[in-house]
Amino acid sequence: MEYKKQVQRLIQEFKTDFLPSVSVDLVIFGFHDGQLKVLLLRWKNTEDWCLPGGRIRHEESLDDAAYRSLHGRTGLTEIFLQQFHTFGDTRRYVHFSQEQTMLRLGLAEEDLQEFSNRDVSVGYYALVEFANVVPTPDFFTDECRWWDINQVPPLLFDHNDMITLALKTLRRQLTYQPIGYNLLPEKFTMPDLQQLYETILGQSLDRRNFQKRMLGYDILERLEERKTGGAHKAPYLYRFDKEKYEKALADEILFVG
Amino acid sequence: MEYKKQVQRLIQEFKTDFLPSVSVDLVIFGFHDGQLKVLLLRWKNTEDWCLPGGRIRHEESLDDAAYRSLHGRTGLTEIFLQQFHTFGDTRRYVHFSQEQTMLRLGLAEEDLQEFSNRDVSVGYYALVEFANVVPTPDFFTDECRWWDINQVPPLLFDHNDMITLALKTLRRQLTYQPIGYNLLPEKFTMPDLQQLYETILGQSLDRRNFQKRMLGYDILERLEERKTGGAHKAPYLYRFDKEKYEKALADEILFVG
DNA sequence: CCAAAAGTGTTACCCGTACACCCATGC
DNA sequence: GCATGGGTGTACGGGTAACACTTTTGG
Repeated sequence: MEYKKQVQRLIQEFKTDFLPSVSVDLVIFGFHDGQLKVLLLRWKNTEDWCLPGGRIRHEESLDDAAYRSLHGRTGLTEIFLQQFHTFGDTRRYVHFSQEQTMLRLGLAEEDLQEFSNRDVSVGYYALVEFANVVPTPDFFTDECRWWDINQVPPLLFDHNDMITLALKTLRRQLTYQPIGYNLLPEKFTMPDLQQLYETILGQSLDRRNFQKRMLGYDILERLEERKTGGAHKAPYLYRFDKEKYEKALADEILFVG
Repeated sequence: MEYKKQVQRLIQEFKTDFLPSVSVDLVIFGFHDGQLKVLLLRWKNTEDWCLPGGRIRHEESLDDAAYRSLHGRTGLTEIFLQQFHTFGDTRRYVHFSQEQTMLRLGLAEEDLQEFSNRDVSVGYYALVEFANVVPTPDFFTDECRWWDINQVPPLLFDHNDMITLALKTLRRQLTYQPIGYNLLPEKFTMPDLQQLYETILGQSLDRRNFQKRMLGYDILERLEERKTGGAHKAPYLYRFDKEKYEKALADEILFVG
């Protein structure tokens, strides 16, 4: 019954330390094996998956709350994180009224009210370096792992819609901002970068034109060869020029996909 | 003391009927006299201006709440209204702690707490037809009127930032969506439309190229001449083809500024 | 008749797209 | 040596940007 006690403590904490009615949900994108991935959580004692999220402390900014949640689930600190939409449809919670899910979490009947209140949720999406993430479940979840973007199961609430919109936003952002800094390892090859773009956009691009465009943006720094592993000709390694990259982000110019 | 009683009733209503911690703020754009305008409110017995806003009923969606507030301040029903950002900085409220402003509103000391609680606010921007708006103050405000976008005074909270970001979003939207349906009268001339674009973008455009581009989008319907008023040659009148306009909005293609 | 505004068409240049050849590496 | 993948350059075409002349109307 130690567990039940902890649940009670948490619920109490929700009431005292956090803003009511508002929450944060995260769509965390990673890139691995030529596939775009999303980080999902599985609720305790259920087969129900959902997005990571969190609540906002009274003295904490919205962005800080999102960062805190992101850090909790991934262990990462420096990451690209951006708000993309706030969800406030009342029907968001129809799915949630399946009380069985809640009961399996170990909530008492009287706690259900507290949990099934209708929230407005601010959606953030994050781009993270796949290899650096240590997926970590939170108190109410058993499992935290990557899912292929094309194989996401039906999620709780409106979380499937959130992923769809986050992806749409990401694609649009690709057309006026550079992307890759937080999705690729420090050093990467031009084909790596191209594969990332192709995966996000869902279409293939011309190898030569892609390279020309990327180099034209003047945000890449070419290093030496990479030798190991690869069969065939060894491609160059590149690194983002952080300063120029940030400048391009701020300028928001050109960058047509 | 009828007033004080009403204040009490409203505060009670806030606690029971509305979501705590969340509010909605509106940046309402109008276009008049070659200038972009914003609708602002002046608080009772003060010289403090701010954006119109509102709160969300328990059973009401976020969008509906925004529409309800918009309707209350303008009398309009069919309008372009879009969420652009959610503001959750804790420092939003530094300005607000000037209790004098609150006291002038007729709030008792013990109500201050209720009002100066920190909120997360969802920002919406609206495009409305200037001539159709009937600016209407609400209970806590004495005055509601249009301000030139370039002459907005220092506002309460972070409302100046909100306007800046709303304008930025509007400008970007201009590059991938048609605009004008809710900002111009039913019938308008090509120079009218161009002036609108130039005002929003803050730069002048080539007359001929502009016309070619607009006609190329295939969302305009040309009518007959306009005779009255104008010295010089009479320009054609146009009207938006609602159906095609909506389609272009949905498609989100091209439209480079 | 003149000034100011609007309607219309042509040209030029740039950029994005399409495309081909050479080089390096592993089997 | 051959298949696979990567590095590089060129030529064409479409669309945007620059630009000029004619027409109308009021004073």
